[in-house]
Amino acid sequence: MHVARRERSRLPAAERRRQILEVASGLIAERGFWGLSMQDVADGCGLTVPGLLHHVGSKDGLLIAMLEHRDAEDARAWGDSVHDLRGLCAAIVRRNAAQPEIVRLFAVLSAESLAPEHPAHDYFVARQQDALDKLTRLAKPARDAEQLARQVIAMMDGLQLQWLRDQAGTDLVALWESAAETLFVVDPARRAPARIGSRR
Amino acid sequence: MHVARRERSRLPAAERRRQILEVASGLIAERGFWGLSMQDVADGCGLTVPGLLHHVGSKDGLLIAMLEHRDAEDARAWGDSVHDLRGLCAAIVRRNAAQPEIVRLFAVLSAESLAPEHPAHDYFVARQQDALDKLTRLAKPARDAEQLARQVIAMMDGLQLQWLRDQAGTDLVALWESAAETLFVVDPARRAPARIGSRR
DNA sequence: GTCTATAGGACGATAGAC
DNA sequence: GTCTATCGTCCTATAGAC
Repeated sequence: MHVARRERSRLPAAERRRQILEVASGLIAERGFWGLSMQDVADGCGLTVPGLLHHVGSKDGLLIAMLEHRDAEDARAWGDSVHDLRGLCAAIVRRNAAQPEIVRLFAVLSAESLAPEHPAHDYFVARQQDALDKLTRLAKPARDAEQLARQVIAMMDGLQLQWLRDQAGTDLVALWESAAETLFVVDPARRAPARIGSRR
Repeated sequence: MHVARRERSRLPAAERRRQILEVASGLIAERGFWGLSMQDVADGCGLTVPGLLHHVGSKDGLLIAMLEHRDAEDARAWGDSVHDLRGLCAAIVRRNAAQPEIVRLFAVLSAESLAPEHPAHDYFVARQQDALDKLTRLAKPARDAEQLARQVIAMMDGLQLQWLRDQAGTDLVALWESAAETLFVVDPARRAPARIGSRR
């Protein structure tokens, strides 16, 4: 794959670092971590490979730095603005709809890192547990809070994959709104212990 | 990564081919297509790399052959046994729960192939459209059949990812049953007018 | 902070013998 | 149907100059 080669120039370390992480994000989103080459990242930054390695130490180091960077950005993005589950989901979906590149980055890395040997494996295991804990806490008043949290996470992940693959411009927010109507339905039959009319 | 090296032996072409696809499935499930090396596949089969290439032509050829093989297996697996949406989903989930390797294979390839340059990109676009069409048809009596189909697919995909990442042995079937209770909830406000009380 | 130069492999693929 | 031998390319990483 062709990667546009930037002109070389001397940059302050912090700025260069930001540039590197940005370029790497885009490339990993396209080809995954296994498919990423340091040469392409370097070219995209107007650096040579050793120049790049000076900043991130190693290829794995680059990945870790990128994930930490994203976490920091995310944390900055929602502070603790929203305290109800449905509102938080809506906010997440709205933000994601605006940055498909990042969503794809995480979709690809998240699947790739299912392999225990993947350098981001532990990160994504922790991330999933974390998300589940947080959403379960927010879902608390509901019956089966953990199940609801799991389903909400699964639905967001699954819809995002569909959305990313759809050529035509499907609307992620609309997809989610429709799903939320189902997930958060107030159904007397589900609150009652007897489960009238349910299968099983 | 270390790949067990099999002893060399001469095999009939058809049998060798089956072996190659099996070994490749396992390796791609672990490292994705970009992370796959023909050397590892060859080692896993007790072949040299040129010996392997004699059978599959190229690395891309190997991937295509594998996807076609899986499609054939799947087609054989369900003929057209189930004709209601909920029953079909249950059957799918039950089968998937029994073969996590295959599920991971598709999870990884499906994410990797979001990139338009990926050799399986078109395959997965078509596959998604196909699944959506089929499930939408099965959901037809319901209001918003397409939305329901999308949500069902998203939920299955999402729950599978969670299940694959969970260290402890979560039960995929149980996860799905719980989600199905929500997705297929019989809600008068959302049910199609003509079909009161029926599921299908 | 970035370079040149280079080490040392792994990669996919081909040619041609058996 | 499988081999040996080899090509040319790409890879990550290091050493040391500026």
